[in-house]
Amino acid sequence: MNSIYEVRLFKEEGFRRRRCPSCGRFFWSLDEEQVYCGDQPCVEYSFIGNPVTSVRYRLEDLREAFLSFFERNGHKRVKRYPVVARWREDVYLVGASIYAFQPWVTEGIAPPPENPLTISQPCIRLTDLPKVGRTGRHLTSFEMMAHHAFNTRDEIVYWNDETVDYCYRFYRDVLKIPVEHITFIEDWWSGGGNAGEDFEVVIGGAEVATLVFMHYRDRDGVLDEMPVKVVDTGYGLERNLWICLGTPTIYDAVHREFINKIIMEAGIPRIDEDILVEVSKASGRMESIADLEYQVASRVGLSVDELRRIMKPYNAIYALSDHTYTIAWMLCDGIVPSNTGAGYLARLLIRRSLRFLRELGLEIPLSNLVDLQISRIARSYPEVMDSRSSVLDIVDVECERYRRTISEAPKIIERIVARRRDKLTLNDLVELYDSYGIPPEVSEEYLSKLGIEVEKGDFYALLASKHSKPEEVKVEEKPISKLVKDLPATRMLYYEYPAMLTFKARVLKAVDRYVILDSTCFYPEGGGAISDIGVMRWEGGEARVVNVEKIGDIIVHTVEGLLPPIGVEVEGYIDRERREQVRRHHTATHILIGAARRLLGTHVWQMGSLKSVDYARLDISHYKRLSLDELRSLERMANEIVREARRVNVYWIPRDKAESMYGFTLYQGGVFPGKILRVVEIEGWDVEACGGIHCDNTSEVGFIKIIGAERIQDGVERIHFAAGEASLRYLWSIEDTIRDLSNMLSAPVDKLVLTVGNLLEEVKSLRKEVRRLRERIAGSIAAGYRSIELEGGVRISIASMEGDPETIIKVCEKMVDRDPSLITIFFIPGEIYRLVVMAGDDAIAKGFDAGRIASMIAKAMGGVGGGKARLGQGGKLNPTEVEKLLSNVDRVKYILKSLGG
RNA sequence: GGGCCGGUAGCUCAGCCUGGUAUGAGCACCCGGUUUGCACCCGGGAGGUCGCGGGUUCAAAUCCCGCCCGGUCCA
Repeated sequence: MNSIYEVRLFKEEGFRRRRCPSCGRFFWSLDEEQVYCGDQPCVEYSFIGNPVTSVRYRLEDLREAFLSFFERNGHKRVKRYPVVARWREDVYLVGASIYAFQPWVTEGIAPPPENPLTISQPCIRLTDLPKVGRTGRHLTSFEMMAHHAFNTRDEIVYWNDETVDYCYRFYRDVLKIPVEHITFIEDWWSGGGNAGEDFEVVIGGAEVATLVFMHYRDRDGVLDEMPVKVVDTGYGLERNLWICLGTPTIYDAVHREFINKIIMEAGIPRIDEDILVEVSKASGRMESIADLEYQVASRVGLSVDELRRIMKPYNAIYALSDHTYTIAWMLCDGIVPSNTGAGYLARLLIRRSLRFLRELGLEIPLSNLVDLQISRIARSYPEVMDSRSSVLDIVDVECERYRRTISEAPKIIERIVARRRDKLTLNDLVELYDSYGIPPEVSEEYLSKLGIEVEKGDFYALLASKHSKPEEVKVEEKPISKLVKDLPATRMLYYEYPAMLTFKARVLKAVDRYVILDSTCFYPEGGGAISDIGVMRWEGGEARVVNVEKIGDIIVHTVEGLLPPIGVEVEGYIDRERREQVRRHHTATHILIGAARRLLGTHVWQMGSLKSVDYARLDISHYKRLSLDELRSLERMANEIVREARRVNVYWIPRDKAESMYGFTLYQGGVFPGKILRVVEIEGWDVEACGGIHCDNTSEVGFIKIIGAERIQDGVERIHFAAGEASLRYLWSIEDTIRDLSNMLSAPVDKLVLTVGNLLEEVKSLRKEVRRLRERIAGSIAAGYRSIELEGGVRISIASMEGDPETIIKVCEKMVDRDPSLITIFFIPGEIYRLVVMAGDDAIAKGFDAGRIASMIAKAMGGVGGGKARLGQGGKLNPTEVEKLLSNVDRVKYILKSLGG
């Protein structure tokens, strides 16, 4: 057997392979006595209070020790990537160092930035959120230190032997860990569509590293070999620090200063460390929090309730130390809180943190705590200071928003209580949370004040069951992508010769409406810009190019008209005006982003954009609505840049150089693949990795007119604008509207507002006048009608009456108010012959019901009707039937008698 | 991206389920009374495109569909 697991090191050093009697996995170690694999849950943590090494690092030093060790061993250090995975559709946050290289590098599409490389990548995982702060070991954010090697067919860097070797030497030589404490467990790793063998490296009962040999694509369990074989390692920085320090919990190791500060502020009594130790030890082996509490309580000799009471403030402090750290990372890397997407995750953490603060009875603004964490992060990553002030503002805005939501709580709870009377169901509690954002603790607290009972039960289980949903439908692959199989990359003339508008090329493939050439100057749709259009001509034929798209490296033209024969030479003509407009809009977009980041803050990121011919739009992340003033300031700044005629430079430079020069704001429009970036720089204003076609100089953009802004989702503002010719046309259309208005009102433009104001006033007073007249008319009509005495002390008044139902109802009202024993029956001729019946109070008291009368009469007249006791209405009556009835009032008497008293 | 809740007078809301005059309620506002004055209190008054657009119906604030705006939960 020659498996990946049998590495050189094991043979050389004399490692022995055994099988863990608990979990059944095979493991390698030098410790002759070792029985179990050494991982949880098979064994307990042994390093707590008993660190495996005498080396005492700070977080920053441990990271540096790791990175420099790998640098000394032939790796290039790569800067961290943002925690927001802007370059991926499938995830919001970076959860592992390898995320930075998926999918392009791992799929062999783009080369890695360095090879082999070492990195310490901040990662965020919210999967264990409820456990954070309570188990002693769960975090929402951590740094994954790693060394990666990408092996292709052409270049083998290193594989399993070297990987295990490096790991072993790092722990032995750098962290000075006795070699018999290091265990390698054979395991299988699968995730994110890839899979492979791996070693879990275990020291002191804790998993400190994972060494994955990723070489399969995993499609629903079917494995095929990948083009690139990746060494994917992960060493949790915090976890490794913890085993070096041996503190009771991981939070004590990572956030000691923060925790001490909170304990002082809140005046929390010091806890017996043994309890914390037991919690951490047991947490590795317990699945549920309830089991954990039970286990720990019995070990330290407390009841579960007592344990909970003692632990509660500590749980809150630990969770706060973790959450504020993650919030700082998320916001500094440009996440804006929102009701959707990654922004929601930030909001979730902020709201949880506020609840913990409340629980601790602390009055400190959350932004102060986040500020502490930003300073902490800035020790290693000074770039976060750039966004500090806007991040703190965002946190304050978010807290204020939550405060408002919570202050609504009593009102909303009372409304629900009114429906339910004395007892609220669990469902009501879920509704309060789900629809109004009021957490169950807040509801319960308020309800107990009102003395109202709440049904007991598992709140979170019910909540979860409400949100389980059917599987998503997968999007099918475009048929067009089959076309490009086995074709060479298209030569992109528009990059080589930016000014070129006509070109010659050879047809490689022509199927259906699609044409693929060996080279093209047609710019494909992408980066929010619409594609070029134009014409293709060849010997004996011509076609219109209506769309152009890029599939991988190949550019596909969609044509209308004839299809060129394969192999023929075609001449392409690009629609100049369209190209010019899109180009202006593209450069204008960059100008505006630069303006927005300066005016609003560095949390502003491009969230999407569209550059069309007649208009363009730019979506930016921002936590407040844009005011008119702000839009005008943006407009002014943008047009200043246009007037300054700044140069727009386009060049290709290596990724690492670009990143170190300009930072990650390069990736406004998503991460640009490849080792060499195409960078578009507006001198002194904005630099972005961008594949688009731009003006050479900002003056070419022409006038930039902001048309308006809308909130497309919480935290994202969409700015509509136009540049060049399009802005002129936009202004014309506004002018036209104003002129039309002016003509309609025959008022000069400068008097329009006044005129319309007057008109509205007039409408209002006319409306009032109509109402008054209606009253008057109703009054005088009412006075003129006679009534007929009926048996049983009621009278009726019956007639046909022209008018609108509303006036006639008024008439009826006057009449029955004057004579409460009256019933009025009026027929209204018209397109739909209507009927209004009203009964006075005495008539109602005697058992007459206007609704039933209306219904009966309407039915007798071939129509329909109904209503309530006082007022009945109907319609669709037959006019000749009504005539007959009016001339034979005895019939009405008869009908009424059948209904009356 | 999906689920849920809401949009009615200047403000807070009732009415919607079960279609039939918005005599809508309270606060605020205006006038008058009461009072040394203020608050309270009493009487009167003004104030509404029922978010927008379709549909169903004799009839829509109310039912149905679509959209807009706000809130909220989940991925």
